[in-house]
Amino acid sequence: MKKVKVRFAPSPTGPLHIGGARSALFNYLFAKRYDGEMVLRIEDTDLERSRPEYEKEIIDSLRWLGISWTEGVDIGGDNGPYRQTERISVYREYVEKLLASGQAYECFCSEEELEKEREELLAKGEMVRYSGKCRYLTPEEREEKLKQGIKPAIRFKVPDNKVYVVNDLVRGKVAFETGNIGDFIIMKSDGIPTYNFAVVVDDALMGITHVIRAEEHLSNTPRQLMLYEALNFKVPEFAHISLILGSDRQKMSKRHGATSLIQYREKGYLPEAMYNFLALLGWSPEGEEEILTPEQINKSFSLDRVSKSPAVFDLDKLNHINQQHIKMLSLDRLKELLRPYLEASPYGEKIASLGPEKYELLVMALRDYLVCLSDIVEHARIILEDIEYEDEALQVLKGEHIKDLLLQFIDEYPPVDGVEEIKQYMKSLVKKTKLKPKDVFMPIRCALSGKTHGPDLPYLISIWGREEVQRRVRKTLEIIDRK
RNA sequence: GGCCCCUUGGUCAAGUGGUUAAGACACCGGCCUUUCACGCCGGUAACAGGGGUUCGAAUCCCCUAGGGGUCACCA
Repeated sequence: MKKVKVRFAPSPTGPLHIGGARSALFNYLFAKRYDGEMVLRIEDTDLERSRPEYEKEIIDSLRWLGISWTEGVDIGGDNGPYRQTERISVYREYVEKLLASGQAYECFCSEEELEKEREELLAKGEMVRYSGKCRYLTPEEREEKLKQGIKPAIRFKVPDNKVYVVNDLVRGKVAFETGNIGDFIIMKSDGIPTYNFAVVVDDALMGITHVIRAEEHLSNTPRQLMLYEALNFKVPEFAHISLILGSDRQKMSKRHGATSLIQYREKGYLPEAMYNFLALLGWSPEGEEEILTPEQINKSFSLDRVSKSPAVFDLDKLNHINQQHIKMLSLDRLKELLRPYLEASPYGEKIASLGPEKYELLVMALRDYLVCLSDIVEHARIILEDIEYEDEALQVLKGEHIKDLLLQFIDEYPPVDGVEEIKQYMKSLVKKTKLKPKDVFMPIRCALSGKTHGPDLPYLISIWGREEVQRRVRKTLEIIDRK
């Protein structure tokens, strides 16, 4: 069997978004699965909107996700260049061929004319397609237009009454009749090819065997099939994967909140969690386990298990997957990953002066609370900020004998403050006071943190240390006295 | 509007003619625990509708409805 070769071909008109990332991932997984190759091509023929900085950002995002390729803009290869604006002469060559064989023609229609035509058709309730009027221009008319300085666009002559069948790997056979398709532009009047043309030339020349892309391209496929035929290129296999929708079931867009991969990266979603989540959006593993490492996914991916129906992006699920992947991280790795978030926060200095042992305790105390890495800042608040009293905690502090308990607590506080020692001491305190555990722990928790909820008390106490604990208790005692 | 795709719980989904119609997220309840979270256990909840085909349809066919995509000198 011929070696599988796929490609991901983003246009650098914005950051890599969720949908694009998933297309890239599915291509990558497919190539990986069959030990094939992958091309990264940049489709920057939209001169208006393309920006080099986006190209860089997209590449960064892909690399972050864990996707790599065997040929592409950044690493070169035998089929370059990989940026479409650098391949204009190649497209020109093929356009000439079509022109010479009469399969394409020059179109001099102005934008206004076309717009008017479109509106008329729409008003009459007819199919919106180009009339083909420039198809039959006489040589004299053509000369005349040229003389007027009108730069023609090149249109492809769509064959009459033909049926093109896309043999889609996820959808099966899909047929299109050419009667519904008007002659389309393959090269704009400025000499830049349009998407439908460039994509065919490039995919063919680069030896792409499988085109895996979003469903929005399905109805473009017959046009591309015509071009493959006209140019005598070998037709690749196609697989159109369903769209990713927002919670309102519309195609995912900026309105739906964070849509670019980089935003998730910044919030502290793990690349392996994103990989897992994106893979599950449209693909399902055979087993029941859904929390999977990239390696596990690479091994089991297949197009047969890709769903035809569109999927709603579910942040709850992403959160869950991220949380699970965070749990799988080693403590050392987690400490490393969390540090930048803390350092960039208002607690930057405090973290720096905390020392490695206490920093580790902080991470241990808080790790189960994290849905994403940036959550650490909010959760660290209780440890790094001075006491902020909640009403509920103040209520607890009103209880009888609270003052005695607190005094006894700081008085007997052990000379060492490891988590285990503190735990033992707390137990002994419970025994001595003959109170219910809860009646010992809760007041102390409230006195120290001002809150009724939070991480395990021994951790908090251990991180703060003797002096800080005493300071906090005294502060609380003052407040109780004042009331 | 034409063409095309899609339709199993709120969401992601398994299922390919005979199942008590999986599982996951979310939600609810319980347990664990010095609190919260984590974890564990359990629960609510689905085959869009209508016709066929068949001994038997979530599964096959047709129609209807709903959603989406596309019809650019955007990709």
